[in-house]
Amino acid sequence: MSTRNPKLALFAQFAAVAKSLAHVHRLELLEQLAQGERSVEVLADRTRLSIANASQHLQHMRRAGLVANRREGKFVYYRLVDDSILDLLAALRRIAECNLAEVERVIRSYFHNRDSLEPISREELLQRSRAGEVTILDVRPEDEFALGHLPGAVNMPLRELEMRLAEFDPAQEIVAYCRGPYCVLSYEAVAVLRARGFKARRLQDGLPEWRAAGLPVVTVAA
Amino acid sequence: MSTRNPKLALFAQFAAVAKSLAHVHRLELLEQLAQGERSVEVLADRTRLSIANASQHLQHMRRAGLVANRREGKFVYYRLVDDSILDLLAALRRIAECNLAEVERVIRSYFHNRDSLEPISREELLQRSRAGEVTILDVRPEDEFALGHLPGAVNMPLRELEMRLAEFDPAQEIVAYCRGPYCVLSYEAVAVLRARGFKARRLQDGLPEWRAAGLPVVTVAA
DNA sequence: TTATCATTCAATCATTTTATTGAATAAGAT
DNA sequence: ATCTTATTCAATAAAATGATTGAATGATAA
Repeated sequence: MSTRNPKLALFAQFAAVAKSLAHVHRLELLEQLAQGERSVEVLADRTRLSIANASQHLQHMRRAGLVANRREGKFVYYRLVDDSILDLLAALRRIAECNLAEVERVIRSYFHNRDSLEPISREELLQRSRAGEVTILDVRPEDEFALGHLPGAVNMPLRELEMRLAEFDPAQEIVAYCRGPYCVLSYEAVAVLRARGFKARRLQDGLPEWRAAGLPVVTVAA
Repeated sequence: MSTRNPKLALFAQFAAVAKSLAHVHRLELLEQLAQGERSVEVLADRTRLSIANASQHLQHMRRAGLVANRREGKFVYYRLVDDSILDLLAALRRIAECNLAEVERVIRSYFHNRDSLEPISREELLQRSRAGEVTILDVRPEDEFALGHLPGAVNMPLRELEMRLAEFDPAQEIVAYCRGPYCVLSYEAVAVLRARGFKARRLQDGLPEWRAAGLPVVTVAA
């Protein structure tokens, strides 16, 4: 760490941060953490990693300063150190999207007919929501919803969606959101809703980005 | 690469980009490339790497989409793929600076009494330069100066600075700049100038950031 | 206290990455 | 054509990283 050359020492630190991002599992963990604080157990479960493996990756990121943790009773909770981590992830995403043909291909093939699903911006949603023009739909699992959601949002995990279509006003446009730009939940929700004749769009990005933009988030008391 | 899960495939791409940043030598190469297009030989020389090693790292970054190259005669020239790479590096820098105590320590110990060297912003420099209130000093080596510099800048590599102090107007403030935020040249130049009684400050960041901000750059015909 | 649970640590092995060397290309120069 | 120069490729050895396992730690509850 303590190289003779000061610039090299700094670059070594940058490299350490970058290295923390340079692993699929750690990126998955970060995506989960972007939703909010989580225990090791929950994170391991969500990312389908063994507890020990998840713990190691989390500690790796803690050493690099990407995440922080605190102990509460038997559980250790991890969280992003601050919102600038989201900026870093966004910059990474931009490069990957701009430069890699394969990413483009993956996006096109999986999130198909993306054009017809043009997302709505945060600003527009806020405006139209205040005017009462839209129904906001949160398609994440209940526990994630409880930890924070958009004001006025209805929570309906994807699984329940088809059975609860009657709850929607067919006259109103529905805006669905989920975890973030690479979470498929809201894409699928919009596809289902459109197939049933509803006007539906995705919110650009997801809850972490909404929160990072300084927009209001509703939290249900734990 | 082609994972079952589309999200994992995307994350794998992000990880590949991050991995390209996760090495001191590659960060050094990127710092050089941020100055402009360079041949493999020059890059290897500047970073004190063997040609073969530099070539391999450059190809690694090319695969990740960070840099591009072209052949001209005997030489292969590499360049940053676009300015968004600088954004990514800046985001990385911010995290590293905010979070890592060691970086803080290094910065404080090497770039000492930083407070008294508060940098001048690009906007302020542009304004005051137009008003003829400042002398702009480029302390990089001549060849880098020739490849592009700020309008009106005087080139005086650090080595020559002490011998050429007479060229400066003692009444005018001097603003020094170099390669970027972690290049020590301009810090040292300011220290020398201040020791001799000149009013001197650093430009915030360096030439690559100036260029990326869309501000004018003067190029001398090669 | 002991028992239990969540997490971390430590040791191991398999895999990947890096640096080095020398040979192979590609483009000029002679 | 041959020679030189700039770069890349290929093979190797050394170093780092990742996954797995089981033991160790810290906190709670009985």
